[in-house]
Amino acid sequence: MLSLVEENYLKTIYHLSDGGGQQVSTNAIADAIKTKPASVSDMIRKLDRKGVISYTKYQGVNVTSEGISAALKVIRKHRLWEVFLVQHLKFNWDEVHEVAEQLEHIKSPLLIERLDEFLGHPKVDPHGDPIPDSQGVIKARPQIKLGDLSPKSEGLIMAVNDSGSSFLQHLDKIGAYLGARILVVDKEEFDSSLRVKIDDGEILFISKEVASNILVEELTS
Amino acid sequence: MLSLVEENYLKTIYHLSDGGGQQVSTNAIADAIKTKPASVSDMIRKLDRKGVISYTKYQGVNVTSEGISAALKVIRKHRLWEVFLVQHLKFNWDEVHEVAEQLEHIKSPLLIERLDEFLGHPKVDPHGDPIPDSQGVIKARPQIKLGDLSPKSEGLIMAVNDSGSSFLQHLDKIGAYLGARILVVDKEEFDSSLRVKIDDGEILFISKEVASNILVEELTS
DNA sequence: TACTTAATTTAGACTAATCTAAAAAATAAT
DNA sequence: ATTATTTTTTAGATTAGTCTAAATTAAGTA
Ligand SMILES: [Mn+2]
Ligand SMILES: [Mn+2]
Ligand SMILES: [Mn+2]
Ligand SMILES: [Mn+2]
Repeated sequence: MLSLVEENYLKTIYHLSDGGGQQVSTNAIADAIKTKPASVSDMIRKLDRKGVISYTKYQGVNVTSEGISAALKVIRKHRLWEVFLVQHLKFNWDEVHEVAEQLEHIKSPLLIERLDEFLGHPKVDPHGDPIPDSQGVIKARPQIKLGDLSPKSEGLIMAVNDSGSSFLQHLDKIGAYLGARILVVDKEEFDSSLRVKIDDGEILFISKEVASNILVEELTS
Repeated sequence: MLSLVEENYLKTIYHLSDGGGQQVSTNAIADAIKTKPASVSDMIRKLDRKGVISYTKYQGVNVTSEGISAALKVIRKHRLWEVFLVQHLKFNWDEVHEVAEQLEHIKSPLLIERLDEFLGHPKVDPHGDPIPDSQGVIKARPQIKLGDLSPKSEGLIMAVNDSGSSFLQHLDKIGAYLGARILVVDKEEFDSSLRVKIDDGEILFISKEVASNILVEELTS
């Protein structure tokens, strides 16, 4: 059984490791969790002892298969709660993340299965992120960064890489939303900014930073 | 701002004080929270410093008006979540208390107001306990213990005094539920047990312990 | 290879919450 | 009014999680 703090570390490490693939450094964890590297050293030793990561000093950490399954359980809860907040409590997609950070730690297998059922077994959360099923199976969808779309091609907005409210409010402002059709009019060599059209609207400028946090599925036209 | 543990202490003290009325002793708190009196001594000094209770050594504690309002906020959340679990996630009334003990600590004013709205501003929880409104106003309903009902009189089951699953499962077994009509056939002098009829069903025996945890509104027949 | 810098770990200290054992105060009983 | 008992508080330790500062290891550079 993991504490709330341990769950947060594990989830963060899982994300940084790209689903268990990459090795993760102490500093990267400290950065993501907004804590000090010294605290991370302590915690990863503990998580290693609990078997959810494997760690050798100065070598960074890897998530074990038990760790992956535990992380996916937390992520499943986080994303199901986000769906609930948006679909039933009229939250905007930029208001859900903070609350879901708390709700994801509620311990009750019955609760989460009933919530999943209540929501109709949703496949993605309000940010387009896939929701692991009760077995921990998560299916990725083919999606690339908007910034990697070639000029003149078109895509559908499938997900966002940043669930912070400032980014999402910016998307609201420019009229971008999940499911929107987006056409890359052209791309500026110098700063990698884009000019795009959303749903055949007027031309908008999009910075490299924004473009890298919008995930699209290319439309084969 | 109170920690999760402080919220639990305050809520317990509020309940033991009967809504802020009575003074509460260290041992009573320790008993209710299943902790040691030494721990309670530490905590009540802290809660006093935070202004939610007033405490003088060896004198027990009283809940302040700030304390009452903070306790009612936690209780409101607890009871709203219980309604959600029963009405929307198909939980039985004996399954909700443990989960609500966790959910009551989620911090988000928006969440709780939206949940209240989603639920249609319910007035009581699945155990018949009144839900404070967003201003912290809680209106008690006239109800007495089943054990205090005189023989031959009839009442409606309005609430239960014990939300533990074993008690509630017992009620399920004998067919007692909120809203049921209950007739006291007669009362045994010796052990204060009752013989009752629920909704004109067959005669049942009810012990003093059970009778004191069932709250009824007397029917003026 | 030797030196410099960056990353990581350890040492020691702190807060929150808890416990056991012992001391002090308040009640109850002779 | 003295004891005896119960209640409450204090003293000292423990665990989880965090921090700063110092030591250690690894990596980068000349
Ligand atoms: Mn989120
Ligand atoms: Mn999300
Ligand atoms: Mn309850
Ligand atoms: Mn209840």
